[in-house]
Amino acid sequence: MLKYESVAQAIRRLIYDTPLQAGDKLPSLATLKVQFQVSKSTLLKALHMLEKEGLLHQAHGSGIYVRNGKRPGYMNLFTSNGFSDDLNDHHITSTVLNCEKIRAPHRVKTHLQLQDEADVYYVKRIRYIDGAILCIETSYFNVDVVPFLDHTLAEGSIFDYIEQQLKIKIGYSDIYFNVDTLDADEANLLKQPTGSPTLRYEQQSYTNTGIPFDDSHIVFNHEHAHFYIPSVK
Amino acid sequence: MLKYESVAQAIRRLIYDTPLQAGDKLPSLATLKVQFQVSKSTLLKALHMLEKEGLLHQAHGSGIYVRNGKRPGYMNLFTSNGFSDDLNDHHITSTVLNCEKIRAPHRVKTHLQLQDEADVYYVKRIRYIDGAILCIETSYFNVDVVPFLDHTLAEGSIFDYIEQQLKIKIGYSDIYFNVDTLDADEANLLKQPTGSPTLRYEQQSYTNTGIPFDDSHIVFNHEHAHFYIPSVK
DNA sequence: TAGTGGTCTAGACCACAAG
DNA sequence: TTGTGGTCTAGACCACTAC
Repeated sequence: MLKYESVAQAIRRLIYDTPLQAGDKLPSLATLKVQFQVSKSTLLKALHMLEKEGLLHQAHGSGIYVRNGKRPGYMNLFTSNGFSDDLNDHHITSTVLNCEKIRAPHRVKTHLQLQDEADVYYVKRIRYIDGAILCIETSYFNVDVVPFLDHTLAEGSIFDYIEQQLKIKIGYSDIYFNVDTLDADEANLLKQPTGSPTLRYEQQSYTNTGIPFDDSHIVFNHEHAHFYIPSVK
Repeated sequence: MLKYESVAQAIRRLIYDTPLQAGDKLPSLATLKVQFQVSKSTLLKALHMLEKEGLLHQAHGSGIYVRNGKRPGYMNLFTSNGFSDDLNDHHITSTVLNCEKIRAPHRVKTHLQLQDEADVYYVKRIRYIDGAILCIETSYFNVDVVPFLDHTLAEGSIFDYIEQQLKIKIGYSDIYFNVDTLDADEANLLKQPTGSPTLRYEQQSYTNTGIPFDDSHIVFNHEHAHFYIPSVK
């Protein structure tokens, strides 16, 4: 674990264990620097991480303050990558509908930058949040990066498997989303009326060397598609 | 202008003017360091800014690579704060329906942390993207931070006015959004059928000293609510 | 004016990717 | 092994807030 990560974790604990409320002031940089025995840059890197998470705010000339937490029931779009939420305030489970190796469809070939006649893993799942239907997820994985995947693995977190078992380093993602209505098949799976509003969410993920390895399309049950984004100017 | 900002701008120009395509490699850190005559930390800060914008990716041990731009027609949720898009690839205009000082409604008092009987500026606008109806925006501003606002100012960018004229430094925002359907009034204003799907977007903005000054609620025409988020692991 | 966070530097050393 | 980006340091100096 890197030094700035452990410092960040220590500050998280400081906030949660004290506990500090929104608006409360943290010790100054100079104090924290002595307390954690690190350089100013390392401390600032840790604080900026926490700032991006929405946990605190550094006010130039004034101090470091605890920020409002998100409202309950909303998912932090950044810390909940693949829905493994930061504070584990939700329980995510999956039912795997499909998991097979197929010839890549045209659109997937484009998104994953594949040659003609390339194979991909195709996974379709229904995901539940605290037992309620959250979304339908359709994913395609580049077999050059993810050489093996099966029904059992797909029941858990595929991203955890890719990172921890396959030792693939995830670099970055392109996320696109828009609002639409459910078609009959989607409505049936989500147990919603056809034509219900929905959030369509697309994500292409790349390894840290820039190879696209995942093309996913998620259709949300709008009752549970509540998102929070902590934005820093 | 800070050094790391001007370096970031110079690298943007380098990419757009050369022009460099997705996947193209930039010069190494050592080269850029000499080229711009800055320290490694300053250079890294500039590169991390560009990484957050989705313009490039730094691959540890390999190099710095240009990233795919977003698809046309999508708004970058981060660089398009208040819809003043980075590349000005869209033209945003507004029709002001209301702009008046009123007693703060209960919910607004909570969000803006106001005392009883506090006044706020209430602004309701229809916003257009390239002439097409984009959204209905309802905003409330803390009069302690924004002491004056009128119809003419509300026709332009209120955030630009707050930052540039009032010299208020914006610190951070809490953003919440979910999917829903339009009620009759909203549908009428957006010229959509009642019950059409929509994105409801809420934003509370704070000054850099932590004072909440804006509580906004935006209802999007779903035909134009297409968003892009460049995500960095 | 005192105290706070922000910028910037030069340089040592570490971790990773690619040949 | 070479070259790349990432971490970490100590310290000078700047910019802002609050008294």
